[in-house]
Amino acid sequence: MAASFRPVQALRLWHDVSLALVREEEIDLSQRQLAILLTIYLEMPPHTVRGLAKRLNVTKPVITRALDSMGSLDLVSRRRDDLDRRNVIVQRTVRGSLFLEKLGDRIARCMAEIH
Amino acid sequence: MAASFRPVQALRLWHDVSLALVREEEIDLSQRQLAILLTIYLEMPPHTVRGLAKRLNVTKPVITRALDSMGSLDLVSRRRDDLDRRNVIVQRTVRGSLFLEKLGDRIARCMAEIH
DNA sequence: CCGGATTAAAACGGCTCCGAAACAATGGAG
DNA sequence: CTCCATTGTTTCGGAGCCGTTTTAATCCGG
Repeated sequence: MAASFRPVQALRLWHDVSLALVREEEIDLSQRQLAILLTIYLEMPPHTVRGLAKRLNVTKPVITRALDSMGSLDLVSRRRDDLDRRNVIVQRTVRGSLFLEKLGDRIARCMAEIH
Repeated sequence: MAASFRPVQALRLWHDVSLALVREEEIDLSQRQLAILLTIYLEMPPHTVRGLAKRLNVTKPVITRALDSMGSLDLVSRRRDDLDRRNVIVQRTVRGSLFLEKLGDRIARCMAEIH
């Protein structure tokens, strides 16, 4: 049962995954960047700079810069909203999907090993 | 069953916890710092700078600086090894234990909510 | 059309982290 | 004692991220 995951096992999971990310991952994202990326891929679109800033409780330039760096890594892409050209719509990419797919597999694998 | 945690749910878990950490946590650790802290508290002591550097596949100054910053937050402490005074032994603190206890509870809570 | 509101980006100064290399302290073999 | 290996720290130059403020583009009510 998932309920049998107790706090110390949850910590062990976080440790194992974090260690793997630090040790092996070629793409090195900050906590905020990863949180932004996960929000883009898991929550309901559309995603705007302002919306993400509010969701993460950070300032808008934080989002803009994170999109800059993750965009140059081809993990996300931007386009102007045609209905309101002030808005920027953040979109997923193939590489971003693959990256998160690999991350999900890794977390799931660590969970299985703990039990 | 833990096996019922599929990759997409594992990602959702990482998202929920990361979002909570970014939004609410007063102590803002980098990925590497958190990985070091978890290693100190979950793996078998004693922990040295050299050992942590090897475990995390980073250079020694990274460990030294992380111990500096986390030490000033009272999350870890250092003392010289009396048997070999070249070594530094990294030790746990009360505040570090409480911090990780809270983190473990939060992760476990997110896991319960997903299922 | 105009002026205020809204949105994202750019500019700015400050802070932190990075790896490589130099450094200081200690241990240990001979 | 002497020399070299080992351990952790410090220094150095560079890169990235931070929040605030300013700028630029766009929308919309009157």
